[in-house]
Amino acid sequence: MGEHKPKRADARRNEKTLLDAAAAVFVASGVDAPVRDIAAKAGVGMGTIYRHFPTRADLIIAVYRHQVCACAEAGPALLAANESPHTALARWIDLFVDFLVTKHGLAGVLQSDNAGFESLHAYFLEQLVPVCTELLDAAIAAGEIRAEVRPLELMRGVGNLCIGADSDPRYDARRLVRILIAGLRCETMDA
Amino acid sequence: MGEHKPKRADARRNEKTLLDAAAAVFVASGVDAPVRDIAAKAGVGMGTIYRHFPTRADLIIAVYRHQVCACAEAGPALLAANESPHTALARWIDLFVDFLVTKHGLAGVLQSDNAGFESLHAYFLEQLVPVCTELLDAAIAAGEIRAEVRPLELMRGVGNLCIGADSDPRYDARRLVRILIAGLRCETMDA
DNA sequence: AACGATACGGAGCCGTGTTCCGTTTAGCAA
DNA sequence: TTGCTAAACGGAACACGGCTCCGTATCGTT
Repeated sequence: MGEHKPKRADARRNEKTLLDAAAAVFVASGVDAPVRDIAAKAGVGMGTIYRHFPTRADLIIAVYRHQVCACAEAGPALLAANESPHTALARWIDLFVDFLVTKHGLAGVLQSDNAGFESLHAYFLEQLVPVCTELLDAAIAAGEIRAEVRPLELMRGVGNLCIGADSDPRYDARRLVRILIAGLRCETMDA
Repeated sequence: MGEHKPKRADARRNEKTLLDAAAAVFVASGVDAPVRDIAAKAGVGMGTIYRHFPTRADLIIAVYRHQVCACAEAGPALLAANESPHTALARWIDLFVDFLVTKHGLAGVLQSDNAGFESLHAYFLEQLVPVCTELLDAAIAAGEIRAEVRPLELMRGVGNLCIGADSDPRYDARRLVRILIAGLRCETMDA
């Protein structure tokens, strides 16, 4: 799992600079901000940004790697700290939703069909689906929820519900996600 | 509610031609297809398409107007035909979901934040939210669901869940929507 | 037939993603 | 220190899609 650091010092410095600039621009203008803006903010040329991060997805991944990782690690912790696996699942999903809705436009770019972002989609999924699976399985084993949904589907569904959650105060993604999770419980559903 | 038909015969003919071409291209390449492609398919110039449909949203609305209208009209019918308002709601949502997932990329473009498509978003909402409100209110009155969600939110949530439902066989939007609707029922939810 | 109003076509502009290559520079060795 | 080379840089240039603008063609009327 070595970090493939570039050899030259200036390259390493630029990578850090770019990461910081990207983070700042993402906050200010959303993850869809023009690549040129990020390069400008970092004070580097177009070539440099593409050399370090061949696709926008790579850049986004690099910027949010730590937070995604933290979210993944919170899963087992929540499972251990809560009586009910269903509650743990709900809390974990809350974490994920909070992460998404506070990153302007990130949820919208997570869609797999969005050309050029397959790797971003894939990264999120491979980081979080295993955790989700664990929580889901625990809740199923505890008899709290129906075994109907697959983890992948749940993650995508939650991600989708978060799209546009910023930029429209009338749309409360958290509430809908809560309802979706509630819908997983055993008693419900008939027709 | 008169149809503002253009005066000249060729203009009227072109409008029809464009509508047909757009419908064909939307099926073949999705609603995101380049405007040039649609113009080419119709055998007209760029100017013509923009004169008739100033924004892409206008074109999409025109193409799907009838189906959206049919969906809106199905609401009251379902309410009359079903014992349980909750069932009627579920069936109506099914109709809406079927519509969305069969239109390559349409759901993705419905997001309000998507620049230039506010009017499309607004059109769908103004057509369907009243119907949704009626169904929701009936189900609430029947004591079948919690009054927690607003119609607008439900519509947007369902729309969001449909994003990317085509283009990925592992993601079944219908199932998630069913679960979301199940989550509306009274018994569920606690923490 | 002639003429004005209406509509048409598509070249061209702009903004953005992405590539390519001439120039600069870090790091090392003499 | 100086010189050299590979690594890294910068930004001009290209691709592509949305959208506009205006000279030209067409309709319909007199």
